[in-house]
Amino acid sequence: MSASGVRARVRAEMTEEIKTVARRHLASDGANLSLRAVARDVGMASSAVYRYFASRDDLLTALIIEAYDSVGSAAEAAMAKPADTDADRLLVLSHAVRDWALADPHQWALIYGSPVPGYQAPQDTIGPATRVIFAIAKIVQEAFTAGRVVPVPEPTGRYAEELAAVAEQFGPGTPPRLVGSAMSAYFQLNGAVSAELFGQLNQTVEDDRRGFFEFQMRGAVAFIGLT
Amino acid sequence: MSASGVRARVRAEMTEEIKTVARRHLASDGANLSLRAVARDVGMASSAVYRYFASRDDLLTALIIEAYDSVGSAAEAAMAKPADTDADRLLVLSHAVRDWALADPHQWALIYGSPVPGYQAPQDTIGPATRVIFAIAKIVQEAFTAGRVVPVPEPTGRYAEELAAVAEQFGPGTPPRLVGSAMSAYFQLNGAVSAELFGQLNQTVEDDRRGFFEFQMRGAVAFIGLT
DNA sequence: AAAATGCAAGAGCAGTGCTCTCGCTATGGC
DNA sequence: GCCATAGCGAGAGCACTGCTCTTGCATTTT
Repeated sequence: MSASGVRARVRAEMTEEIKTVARRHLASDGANLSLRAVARDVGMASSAVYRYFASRDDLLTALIIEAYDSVGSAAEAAMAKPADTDADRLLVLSHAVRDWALADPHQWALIYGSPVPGYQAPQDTIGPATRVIFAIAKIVQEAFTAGRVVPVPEPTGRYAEELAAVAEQFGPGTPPRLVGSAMSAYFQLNGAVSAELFGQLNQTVEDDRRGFFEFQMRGAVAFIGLT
Repeated sequence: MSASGVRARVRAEMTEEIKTVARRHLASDGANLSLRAVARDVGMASSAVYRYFASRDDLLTALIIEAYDSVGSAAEAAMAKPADTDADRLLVLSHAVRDWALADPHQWALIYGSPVPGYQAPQDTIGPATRVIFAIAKIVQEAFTAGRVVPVPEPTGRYAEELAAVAEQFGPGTPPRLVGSAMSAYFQLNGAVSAELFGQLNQTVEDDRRGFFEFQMRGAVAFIGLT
């Protein structure tokens, strides 16, 4: 009865509870969380979990997708805020991403850290994975179409053609260097956050890491011609 | 007899063989290599390995130190090569680091990827860990003392003081922004390599990743004022 | 020569991912 | 309303993991 079915609903709830508990374990144990331990916390046999997730990797994949979506919406929300300049808008986005990462380092490590050996990201993850860089690209594109981008060295060589192909996804006529700029900013953002989170800053910059991060990102923003 | 002792020598050889086999396993299984499997390959009981390494983490630490030293000497060798300009010298170093990473991605992941949960880097690792950034800093410093560095925005704020403290390690009178510049270049280098290795470039730049890497690093080099 | 030390092997413990089988219960067709 | 079906939970079990402890042996030191 009940066309959608009671069964389907409790299944959805159960799936959600497992993910919630798993996320909690992720925060303490990192990517090598134990499926059995999660099952214990949920209060069921470990074998029962396999009714909801085909494997531990499947469970991790679900968490990865959620993490991508989470940081993606954080970035999009920051981008949507009013800002005086394009540079400010990108800086606000950068801080939003950094704040998200600091709030849950293991989730950051899960999606931007070294991939789990043997784990191959399934197709479902590539959509959510692109949200942050799309947000950055949108900022750059809007600045460009409004004629507010300072000229910047044009990419040349074979990779420039590959960038051109990607640029088509943003609408025809998008200049390749725009994609290159967005990717530069994106990778510098990721590099700065990862360096901070993975301990590369230890015993150098300890107190004012936020300030140092902003210094770095200001450089990145200037490099791609945003003012 | 034999003051140093035969025992000590075979022990050193055994230690080396375990590390060699472990490095081979690292290349295929990544950071979650199995100590038992390594022991099997070496041809001894797993319990015997504990005579040489107190724990699996200890074995990993040994591999981490070796990896840091390996990439460090690669960077230093590249820096020592004759180059027309400071920018070229830093670019050559960058390519050397990238080539090293591409040759053995798991070793890169081991030292620059997400830290193994629960693993705390012991004191022995921080020395070798700094070799690459020291090489970069040396390039920047030499260019600076020779007066070949284009003026660059001076860091301000609390983190600038922390940079100043680090700068003292490079000799008195070293300007803080020099350290900031070296770190910027270093993190951008790491970010670019990690992005490429950890799959962030998938389905965008596929063929000419080397060219794209150079494009990014040229930006980084220009940003810190090297010509 | 005797005592002390270093080493390797084996058994064993607690934990892991995952599979399979067994009952039970809610669901959908008649 | 009845009944076959399909989904679900639990338990046992397999092969594996890191690590510890004990036992026997070889080597080194006294």
